[in-house]
Amino acid sequence: MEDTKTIETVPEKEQLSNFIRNIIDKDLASGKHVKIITRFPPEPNGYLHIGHTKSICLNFGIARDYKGICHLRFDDTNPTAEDVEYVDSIMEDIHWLGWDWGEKLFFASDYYDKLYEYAEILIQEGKAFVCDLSPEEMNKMRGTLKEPGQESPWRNRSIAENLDLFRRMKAGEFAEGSKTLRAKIDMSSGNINMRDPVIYRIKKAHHHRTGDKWCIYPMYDYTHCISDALEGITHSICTLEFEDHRPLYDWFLDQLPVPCHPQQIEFARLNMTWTVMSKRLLLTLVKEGYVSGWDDPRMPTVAGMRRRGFPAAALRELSERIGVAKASSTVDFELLQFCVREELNKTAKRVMAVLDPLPIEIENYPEDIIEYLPAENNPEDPSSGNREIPFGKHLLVEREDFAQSPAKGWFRLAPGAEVRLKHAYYITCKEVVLAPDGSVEKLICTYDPASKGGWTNDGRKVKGTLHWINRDTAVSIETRLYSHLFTIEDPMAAEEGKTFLDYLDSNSLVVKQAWGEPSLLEAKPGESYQFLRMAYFSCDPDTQPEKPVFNRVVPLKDSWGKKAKS
RNA sequence: UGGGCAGUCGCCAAGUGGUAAGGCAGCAGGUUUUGGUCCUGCCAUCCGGGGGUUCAAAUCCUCCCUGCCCAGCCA
Repeated sequence: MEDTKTIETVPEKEQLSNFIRNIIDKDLASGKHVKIITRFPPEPNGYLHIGHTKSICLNFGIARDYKGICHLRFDDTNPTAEDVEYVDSIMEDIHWLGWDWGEKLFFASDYYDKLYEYAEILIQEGKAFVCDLSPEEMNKMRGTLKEPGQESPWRNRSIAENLDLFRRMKAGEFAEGSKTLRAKIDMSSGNINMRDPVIYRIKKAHHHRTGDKWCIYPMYDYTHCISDALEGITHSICTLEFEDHRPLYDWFLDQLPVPCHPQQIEFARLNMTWTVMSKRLLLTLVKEGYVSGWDDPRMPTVAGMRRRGFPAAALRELSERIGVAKASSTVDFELLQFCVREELNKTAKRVMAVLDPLPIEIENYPEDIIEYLPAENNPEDPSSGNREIPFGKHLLVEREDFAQSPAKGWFRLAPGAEVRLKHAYYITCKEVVLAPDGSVEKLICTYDPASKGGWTNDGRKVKGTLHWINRDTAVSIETRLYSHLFTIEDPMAAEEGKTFLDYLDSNSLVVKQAWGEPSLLEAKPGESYQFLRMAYFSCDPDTQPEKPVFNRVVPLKDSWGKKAKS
């Protein structure tokens, strides 16, 4: 990774105001801070999903806009859930999204020694104790949401005994679950997090970075605030469910001789219609084979969306458009689609492909001639240039572009109707050839030689413009048609006896053979196309050049089709 | 009377005492060799509800209602 790739790779944009930026503006104005340092702190226990992009763009975006720094820190304090596969994928995904942490890559596990020292300080000051309660006993004594808890019988051990016991915990003398180190706070607090929380537990597990050096591991609440302080984070931005943890975050930092005291700020996490965002449920999909992997194009993971063809710029754009606030909300999936279309409209090459072919014979066109007609690659981008597409006597058009008895307002092909073939000629349907079963087998048409390029000067009004493919030069391609991610509206509100798996869209993936113009053989993996009048497609990263595979990214907006459906 | 947080258009969201931004969706037109794009217009007399303070409130006070989060030796 060349280090010229900095967070400046993401262009600056005018930022909408939000309450976090307001706080930072005040801190800068008051002189509380001169340089803003944020951090994105994932636990490496799964792949990043669309929900994480909000946090990533928020933290890295703030660093960019305030000329600050955003650290990447892996919150790897639970070795039993974590894996290097995940740290690698997370780094790759963040880079793909266009952000870079430069030299500022950290792991909570880098702080294990320091964290341990601080724990001994807590013990020495009588603010932490070794507790022999079993998990069940501790749970019982914690009290309930409405009733206070009871103090552990081990709460008043001497400092010397606590220190001795804690050192022996570290040395591996005790079994998992037999002892914990707990902060001595307040068992009657209304905030359950303050009821003598566990700060170290015994886990005789191999850690993906520290190996077998440790058999005691610090808990999140204890680790996170200290890690932030050690790194000089100014604003520790996290999601709403940690609001209750803020008093504990502040408590640890107040007790310990840490270099600074970052401010924790909470915001509402991203929820999206049609989308499962729970790591646990996504892991189930992968583990039980409902999808091909974390990067299956139906997955709401960053890797899945990349594979499907969503541009990184679109995900960034979404993150900006949804805003940042404290009210829990669910963003409409339509907004993501809009961001994708908006980006692809500017960048995707226009190309012709027919997904469900209906043969056409141009009766007045010579059998043995193929002519090449110029076509623009993208009308939104003149610099994208032109290409030439072959035209001949035998063509294929989209079956749904022909209607034997057209409805009112139909201006595509119908018996006797004249339409324009994009970039080519006007044609008129002269005859409909039916198969024995009554279905349409092919159409016999005539073309108007004077309309070459799709235009005449005689003022003729031809409103319908169809995409088409020359039969004999058609390239066979494969398309994967995906529906909206893959779930029903609210998989979490499943009925009694059903799991979210019962709500998966079983038609979420349809693979179809299709025919395209020859230029599609030159498609590069990851490159996006607009298959004219159909949808945006992206050349799959795993595709073979001889047989390109295209993932449908999002459908084009089609108001006529919508009306027709309803 | 456990604790914490939140309620502004169908979905997001700005607004921090001076008379309701913007986007998505939707609707109506126009342009168009994609029923795409683009352009124009419409879309909250009202800010969860009731009281109150004020010349003036979505913004302040007060009571009420609704929703979300918390009882892992997960993060």
